[in-house]
Amino acid sequence: MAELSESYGRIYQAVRRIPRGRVATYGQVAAIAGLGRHARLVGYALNACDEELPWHRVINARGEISTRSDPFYEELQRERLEGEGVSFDDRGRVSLVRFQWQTADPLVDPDW
DNA sequence: CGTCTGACGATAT
DNA sequence: TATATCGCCAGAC
Repeated sequence: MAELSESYGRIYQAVRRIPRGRVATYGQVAAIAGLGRHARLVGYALNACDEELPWHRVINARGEISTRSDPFYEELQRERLEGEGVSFDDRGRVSLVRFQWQTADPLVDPDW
């Protein structure tokens, strides 16, 4: 990727920190990237990221894989997560309690 | 420079 | 639980 904005760079950095087998929400990534509540911006950034980034570990606040224009990537994301041991329930949702990446920031993880 | 369009999320109803 | 509204940013036209 060429020269992206500073914000995008911070977002990509945060995403790279998500451990294998864990997930993070868009809002969580935004917070870690120091962008406050710009969860939406994270989605836009990931839409323009490259394959090196573990973008599949980012899901929405409800534990679901966000819908996008190309359904192919929704499947790919789920397959990758399951491949890392992340399980989905009947409704296609991940248990954030079990799989959400626990950071040291109390602002980011209400529980635990 | 104005508009539109997205991988979101909190809040209100 | 479902729908609506609003805030917020970048890139394409």
